[in-house]
Amino acid sequence: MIVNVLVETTVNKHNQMFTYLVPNIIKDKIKIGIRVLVPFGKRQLEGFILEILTEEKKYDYELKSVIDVIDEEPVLNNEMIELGRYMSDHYLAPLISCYQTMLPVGLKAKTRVKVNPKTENYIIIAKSVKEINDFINSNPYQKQNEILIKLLNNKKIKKTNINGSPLLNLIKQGLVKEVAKEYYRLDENFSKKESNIELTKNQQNAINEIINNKQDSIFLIHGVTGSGKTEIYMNIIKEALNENKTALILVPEISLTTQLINQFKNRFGKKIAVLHSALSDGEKYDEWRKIVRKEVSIVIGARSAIFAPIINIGIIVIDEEQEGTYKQENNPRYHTLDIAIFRAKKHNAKIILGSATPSLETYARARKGIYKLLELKERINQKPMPEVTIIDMKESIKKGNTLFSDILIAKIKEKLNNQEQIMILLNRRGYANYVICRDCGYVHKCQNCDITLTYHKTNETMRCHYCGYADKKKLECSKCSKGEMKIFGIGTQKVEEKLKELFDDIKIVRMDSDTTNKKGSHDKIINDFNHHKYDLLLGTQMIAKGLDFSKVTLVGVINGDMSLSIPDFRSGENTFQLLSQVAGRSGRSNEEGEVIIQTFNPDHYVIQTAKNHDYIGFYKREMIIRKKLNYPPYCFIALIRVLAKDYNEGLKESSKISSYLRKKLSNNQILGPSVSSLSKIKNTYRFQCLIKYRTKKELDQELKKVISHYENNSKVSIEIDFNPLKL
DNA sequence: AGCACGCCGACT
DNA sequence: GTCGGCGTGCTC
Repeated sequence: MIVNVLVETTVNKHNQMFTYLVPNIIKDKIKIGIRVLVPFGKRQLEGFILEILTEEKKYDYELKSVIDVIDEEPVLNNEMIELGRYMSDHYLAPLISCYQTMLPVGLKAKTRVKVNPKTENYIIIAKSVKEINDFINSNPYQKQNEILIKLLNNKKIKKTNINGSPLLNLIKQGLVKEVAKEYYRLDENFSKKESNIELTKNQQNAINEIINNKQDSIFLIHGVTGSGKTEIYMNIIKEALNENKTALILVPEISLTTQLINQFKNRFGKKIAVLHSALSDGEKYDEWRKIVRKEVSIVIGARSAIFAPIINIGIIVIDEEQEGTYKQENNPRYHTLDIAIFRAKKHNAKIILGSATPSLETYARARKGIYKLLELKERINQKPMPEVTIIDMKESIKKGNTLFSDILIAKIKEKLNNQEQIMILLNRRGYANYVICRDCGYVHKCQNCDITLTYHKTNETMRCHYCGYADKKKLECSKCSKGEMKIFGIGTQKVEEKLKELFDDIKIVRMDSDTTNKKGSHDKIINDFNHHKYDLLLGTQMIAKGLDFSKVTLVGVINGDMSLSIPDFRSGENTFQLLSQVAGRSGRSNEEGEVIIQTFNPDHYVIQTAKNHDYIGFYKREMIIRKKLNYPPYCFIALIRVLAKDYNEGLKESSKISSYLRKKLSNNQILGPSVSSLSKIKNTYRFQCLIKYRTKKELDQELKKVISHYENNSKVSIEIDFNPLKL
């Protein structure tokens, strides 16, 4: 018997498999999709068996033999094997990286990591009930008999609960035996409660539409915050379970969605497995085994949970569909929705996307009828959306207040006096420096791309990260020609300092990547703030999402337009989403909430539509720009990144690639090469080319050629990203 | 990743 | 001649 094995090396060319002989002793254990240990050069590696060849073939090299079989049952089922091939092909990623991404750590092909089931030893009876009873009747040892009687009543008892020497004697006599029984690391007991929640008419309509619609397979629920989307998901899932189907629920970041998980656990009891990055390797392994063993019918998890080997899927939910966490940023650079579509086709399942602020791509598709659009325009409790006030910081700066406007300061004071809580968002996305006019708020943009120019300190230039356009840094504003151009960048630390200066006894807690890098610190901050140990929560965009604090009645946004200036065509969209989300944090219970957004661009359509909670208005304005400049959703984008230790080498090769593609793909627009926005990481220079395309076929062909051309190049390596979220 | 191979300069 | 330095390519 001969097998083809995909080994764990990342450097194998063209997804090459290696062929091995199977020794007779392990022949019976060989199955497609199991892992085996094989010799590879001087090393031993793990790999997946993807092909079993029954007929003998001639090879012009001598075959080595499989050393050992690792799994009894396949870790990759047929659907996963097929999905991996699709991903490798679709994302131009190594096949092995696709399979490794799909599996939890304990089941990846990796010789170094071992994860095992947790077991506990139990004692059970080893003879018939009659034999045991006969023994008890004639046995003088009281302690032994007690154990046996207990076992007759309980079937199995934990070994640690039984006394030593009488037990050993019973084992010796063959009356009882010790067995190891697997248990799950996560095995919370959730009692199922029937819901008595009354659905609104809007909710009921959406549920009926999705359940009864036999034509569409993808639905978008566009519902304002508080419109009760979770309740809709749960009702549809209940329906699927009634038909003996299963459900897969994807959430953006599990740490922020504990609430949702608890809601599901309370509704559906123990039928749920949870998969996310905060679990230990062992916990993930156990949750995976629950799924494989068909012990659960609902899986909730972050991005990679889309690969859960659950069968007979009826519903796939992607909550907060617009979130960037659904896209993986390293190989394979997949989007969860693509995988969901692949799996939904296989299982004949429906996909539900949910969002208050859908991505433009998704909303455009829904309006075109590719997805079925369901709108929920009202909150379930009929409460109004919070009042949003826009503050023009150009005026404030003239009065000398650079960080806080008078109104924000007054409002903070008011809330402190009322014992209410405050959240301050410092919108500090991205690290790129840009140049802004202190007088009129004008920011220099590229004449070709309408993208903010990024300031490069090294040579005092402003550069476009899309097309490579460069200009000398201007000292005076080219719009109002009187203002002084200033390089911008403030941090949370500075804001904290200033707040403490302004308010004497204020208790502030800061939440940003600096204060949350320790495990559990994130939850601690949230908990402490919830218990009013602090008056004010100050943070970056991580405080904007999903949090629910009932005592917060004021949300302030410093530099509401800062992320508008990020050199990315999605900066408007991201800013709108962020402002909409953070506005939703204010006034979540009885007290009415207020939102204050400080900005240099009070009239900007992103700020204005966010103020009015007007998604459609934003969508229409943004689509005009996307169309004019030919950005998604009017085209697709592929990004080719060139990495090189040597600057000139990288520049030379990226120029070669872009001129080659320009020649071969004359129907597509090729931009660049330009320096990536993170131009040098770990002493490696980064360049990039962008391709705007409508069809992928001929593009894939050419990109495959480019990839194989650089496969053996030790000076330059390339990365390809389809539909990148960050440019 | 790790190891063999091979091409080139420096040296007893 | 021959030792060893490291760039290159291969591992069924």
